[in-house]
Amino acid sequence: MPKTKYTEIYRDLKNKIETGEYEFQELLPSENQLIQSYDCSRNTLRRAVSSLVTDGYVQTMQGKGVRNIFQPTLQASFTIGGIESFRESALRNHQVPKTEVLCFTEITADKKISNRTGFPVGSELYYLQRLHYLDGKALILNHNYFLKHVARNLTREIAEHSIYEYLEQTLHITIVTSKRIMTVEKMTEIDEKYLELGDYNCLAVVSSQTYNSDGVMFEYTQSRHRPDYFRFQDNATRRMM
Amino acid sequence: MPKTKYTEIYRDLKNKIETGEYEFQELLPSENQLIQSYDCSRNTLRRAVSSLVTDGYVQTMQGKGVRNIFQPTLQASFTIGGIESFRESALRNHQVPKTEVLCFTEITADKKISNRTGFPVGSELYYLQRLHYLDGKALILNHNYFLKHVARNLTREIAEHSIYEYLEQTLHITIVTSKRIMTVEKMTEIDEKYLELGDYNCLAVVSSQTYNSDGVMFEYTQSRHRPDYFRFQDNATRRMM
DNA sequence: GCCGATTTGTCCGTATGTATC
DNA sequence: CGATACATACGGACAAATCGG
Repeated sequence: MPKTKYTEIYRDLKNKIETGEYEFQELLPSENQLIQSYDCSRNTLRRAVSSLVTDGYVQTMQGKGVRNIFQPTLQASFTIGGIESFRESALRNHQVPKTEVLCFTEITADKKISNRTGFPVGSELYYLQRLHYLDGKALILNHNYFLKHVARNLTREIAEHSIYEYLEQTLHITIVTSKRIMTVEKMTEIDEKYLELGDYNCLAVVSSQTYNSDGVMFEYTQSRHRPDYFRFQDNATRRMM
Repeated sequence: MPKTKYTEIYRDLKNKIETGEYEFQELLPSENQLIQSYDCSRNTLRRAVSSLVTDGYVQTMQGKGVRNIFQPTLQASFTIGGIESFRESALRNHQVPKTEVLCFTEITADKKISNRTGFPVGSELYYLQRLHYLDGKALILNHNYFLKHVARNLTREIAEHSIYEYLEQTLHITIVTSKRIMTVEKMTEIDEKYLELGDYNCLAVVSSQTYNSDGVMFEYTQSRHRPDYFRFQDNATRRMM
């Protein structure tokens, strides 16, 4: 959490919007007014506002102003958008996370694994299966592949807690980008065994490739979600590119 | 398609990346070099690059440079991110779209519809059911709700072609923001009737609320996708807010 | 319809901080 | 340590859209 000026302004405005200081559909104070309140430059303020736009809090209109379009019921608790670990998002929503490690092995990528994950053939990997519980319910079955020489000395104990915490705080790896693809897939025997799927015969699947600051893809993960608890939110803008 | 300087730079750099002028994992020329090539200011160049970051083409690293992380196989044809109509994305991928209007009615929002869509009770709406074909296959079943006084004089004929084209080019409505939520739902009788679901008993469902430049939500749409042809792509970054 | 005030959008230049090598 | 790279922040100028008189 950097303490730059524009993130502070962003957080302050976001807070004012969420607490209802500006009403739904109301215009925020004009740029010039906000520049004075925050004693900052125009660029700095505009940067904060543009982050609010991408997060779906406000919309800007040339010649008119900046309108609050935040609706608490919709924004919900499960806004995805950034990169967040299971543990992080659980805690943010005041829920109790638990992780069970079903399988912890070391493998070498063959052609088949390479095709699925994007790692080159011959890569030395950790392969894990983990089951994530939220408030006691098994919701997500994860297949994780980590490059061994990046996520070095990973253990089952770490995997039961939080791998991301270990990567960032102990190994000082900075996670930068993640490409995610969402699909719907038929359930497998493993899914059926560990997740309570009820009548559903398929799951929501999120496949992601994660890069560190050296530009190496060090993680491929396939998250298989119980469909009735899955929800993915997104704010799109009409882009002119 | 505005002809601003930074969109031109964005498009040029993106094109150079896609055509392989910069190799995967290679560093782009430094900011200062690019500023000179494009004869622009620092802000303008940085704006173009930051768009490439959000689109997953490059990653920036302080003190190091800007790395190309574009992989053609993955980027695929179906990158979602902005707001795009069915017709637009079909044409962009050189596929043949067809739309069949199953139902075209005018309704008034009651409590139930209001809860589902977010329109206030009493709103006058067009309600449509449309079936979208791609290369002859029925892939998407849409339930569209439009505010009547915004999407005025909508007809069945327009709905068979492209509603967005009508809204933008004839009514001169500018579409600004869209909030989307992705879930997986069990199939209904209507789904089963019109989409070839095979063994699947559920679908990928995208619910979206769309706003115009006056800040009024004028559209609620639920798109029900055949799961085996559904794919939603996303580039996330570790954000510090 | 025009004009001027207001508001956001684009673009430029510069200075300083911070990470990397 | 210095050179290079991106990150943050400031200030100013003009364009484009909106609104009221």
